[in-house]
Amino acid sequence: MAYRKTPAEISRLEAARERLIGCATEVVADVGWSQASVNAVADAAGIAAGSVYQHFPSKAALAVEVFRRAAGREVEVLGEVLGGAGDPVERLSRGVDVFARRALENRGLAYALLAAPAEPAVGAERLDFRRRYRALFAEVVREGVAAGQLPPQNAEITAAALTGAIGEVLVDPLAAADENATQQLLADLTAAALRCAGAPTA
Amino acid sequence: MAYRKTPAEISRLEAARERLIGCATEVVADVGWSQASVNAVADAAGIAAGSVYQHFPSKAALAVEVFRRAAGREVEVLGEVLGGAGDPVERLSRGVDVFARRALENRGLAYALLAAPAEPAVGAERLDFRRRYRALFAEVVREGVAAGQLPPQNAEITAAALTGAIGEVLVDPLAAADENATQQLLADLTAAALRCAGAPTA
DNA sequence: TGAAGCTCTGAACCATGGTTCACTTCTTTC
DNA sequence: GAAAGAAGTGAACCATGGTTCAGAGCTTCA
Repeated sequence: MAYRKTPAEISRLEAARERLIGCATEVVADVGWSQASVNAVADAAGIAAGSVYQHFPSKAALAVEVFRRAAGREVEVLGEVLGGAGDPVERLSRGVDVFARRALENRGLAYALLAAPAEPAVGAERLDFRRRYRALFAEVVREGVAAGQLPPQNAEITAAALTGAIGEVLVDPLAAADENATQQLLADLTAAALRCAGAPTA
Repeated sequence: MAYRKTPAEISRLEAARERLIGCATEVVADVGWSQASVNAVADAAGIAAGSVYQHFPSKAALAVEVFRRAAGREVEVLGEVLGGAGDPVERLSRGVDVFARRALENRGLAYALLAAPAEPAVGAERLDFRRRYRALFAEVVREGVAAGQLPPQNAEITAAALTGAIGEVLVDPLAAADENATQQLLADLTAAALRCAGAPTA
């Protein structure tokens, strides 16, 4: 044996893989899944198309990884806010705000995660993550009901309405560009969400 | 001139075109846009693939026509209910019920219209129709606010939440198969919708 | 430095599925 | 019935874009 991967070499490969995922994420956020060809992604990462296949067995596998990383971050952040400090209604309010704010800050990515046309493998992953978003919202709604802050209700449906509303706001260039309009939009959205869960209006 | 289309021939062609659209709609409802190849659709209609191009210049044009017909029917029905008799809150309640009920009755088609992966031309059409659904809901919410039945709110966002909630319920096999569960689901969904718009709970 | 084995390249390859077209079949008119 | 012309056929064509692979260039180790 005249060659063995040295630790440095291993971490270099690992870094290349991470870089590829990062660049692919940017491309997807920019132009959507359908336009993110292997060549486009490889170009963005500064490698040849063939080299992609050293890190992933197929384009679909790369796409799924990109999706999981990005969606995983959102689930994590949302989970921390919804499961954090404060009473259930406060947490719900902050959760909606954080979810929507992050989405508006990176619309391209949010659109890719929530709604953009994608290959079946990504579609399946998306269903799974939407279920997770819903489960997180549903849990805090249930806590609110248990604490007597919210009226009895089907928490799953309320949760669906919340993700649905946020999704709709993003799909379409509904939110204006300037800061004031964005603030207003977030306030209106949060108000609708609280009403939807049955929280007394402020 | 030894040949001229006779009226009977013209209506036969028209009928063939309608039949093609109908069969294509069924195929799409059954297997989704991505699996609805020209061959599959032509087979379903009992004609050759090439014959499709006598009625439509491209597959995309056929797909758009299929979408418009089906989505147009839904918009029309929803519009009639929301713009019909009764006070705004009653109409909103019935509108949500009708929209969701029709969707649950033909899930495949509803999924195709609201969420299934589709080619860009259909995606653009979908955005347009989602805007129409929202506009219809928003109008009745505005009327409710004007009538003092609903609190002041951003009607567009409430409308987005309504379509979003219904969409979420459909995307996922959330609704159970039996009749009782469906009734309960519709009741819960309507309740969430009314809360979302700020109507006093029953 | 040389041998061995790996990474990287990018042009060729190939699968998929929409589209075309030479040909057949049917309809109309004389 | 025959000519003219449209509708209908389906196999061949072609564009797109994911995947492969033979060779070039590196890295490791003796």
